[in-house]
Amino acid sequence: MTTTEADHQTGKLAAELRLAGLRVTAQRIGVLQVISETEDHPDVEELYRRARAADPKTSIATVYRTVAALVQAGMVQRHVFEGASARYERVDKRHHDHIVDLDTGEIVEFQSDRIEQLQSEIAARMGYDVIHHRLELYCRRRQA
Amino acid sequence: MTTTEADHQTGKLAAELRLAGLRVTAQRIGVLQVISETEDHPDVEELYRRARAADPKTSIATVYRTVAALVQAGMVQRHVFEGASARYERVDKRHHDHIVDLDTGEIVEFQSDRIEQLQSEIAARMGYDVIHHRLELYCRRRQA
DNA sequence: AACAAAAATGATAATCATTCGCAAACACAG
DNA sequence: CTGTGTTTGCGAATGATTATCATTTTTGTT
Repeated sequence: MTTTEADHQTGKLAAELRLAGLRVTAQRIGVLQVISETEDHPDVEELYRRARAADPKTSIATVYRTVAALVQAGMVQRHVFEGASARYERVDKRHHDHIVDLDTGEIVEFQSDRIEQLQSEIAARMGYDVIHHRLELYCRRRQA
Repeated sequence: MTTTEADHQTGKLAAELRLAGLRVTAQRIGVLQVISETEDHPDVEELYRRARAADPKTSIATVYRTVAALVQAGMVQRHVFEGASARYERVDKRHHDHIVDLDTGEIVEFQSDRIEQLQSEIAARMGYDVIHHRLELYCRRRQA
């Protein structure tokens, strides 16, 4: 019996969970796998749908609990854009902020060291350290 | 019978409402007055408490409907900071963003033309126009 | 491999902020 | 002053999220 690709992937995720001090369960692997593989920013309902495809006995309550645990562990980020439910994404890539397309709901990532730096400077000037921030640009496609 | 200060204030607010195409009601004047006078960023519960002090027959549903109407009319801005209910403020002053003190919950305003400009540039580079944005710095007081 | 303690799960009830539905009260153009 | 379209107050409904609790799993330990 050889180790499959999927097993490998699962093993990695399990190791990550353990490293974060979380117990390894089929549901957590499932949810983490879905979040890790996706390119978009799914909400709980969507995660539930996808996780359930792999393991139909996953409950929505557990998806809620799992994302909360993953956020706590710093493996996942939670975003709440205007007038929508919370969305989640893995935090393996470099830090970035978001553009929300007001017409399509599409979410585009961008990153600006210059803005980050200005934020810190401004906060410092007012006697604060920035712990984290939220920057969202609500946009429409530019007309030609 | 002379025109009192309060009447004057009320008259101004009434005129503003009319100008925005909204009917003038005692409740709307009340809520708008509370939002106009305050220095902080009250949520609906707080607005309800204060508006009710002046006019005890104001209901919370009406406060919700009124802030919605005022936002619609562009007279009031709505902010939803992390893990809190929506807060409101008048939009008479210059545009600004917010620092949220993670320890005290206090909200401090700041403003940076430079950041605004960078935001537009970035969006433009990706083919977008910024309609509005949200920038919040979650901070702690800087230790000496 | 079997065990016990601690933690996670599923199903469902509860919570919280906010919105709705509707009959009664009100605003305002004529 | 009157009619018509709005707004209000009340309470019920909603939607997302969290809590409860009995049952099942995980995992460190024999």
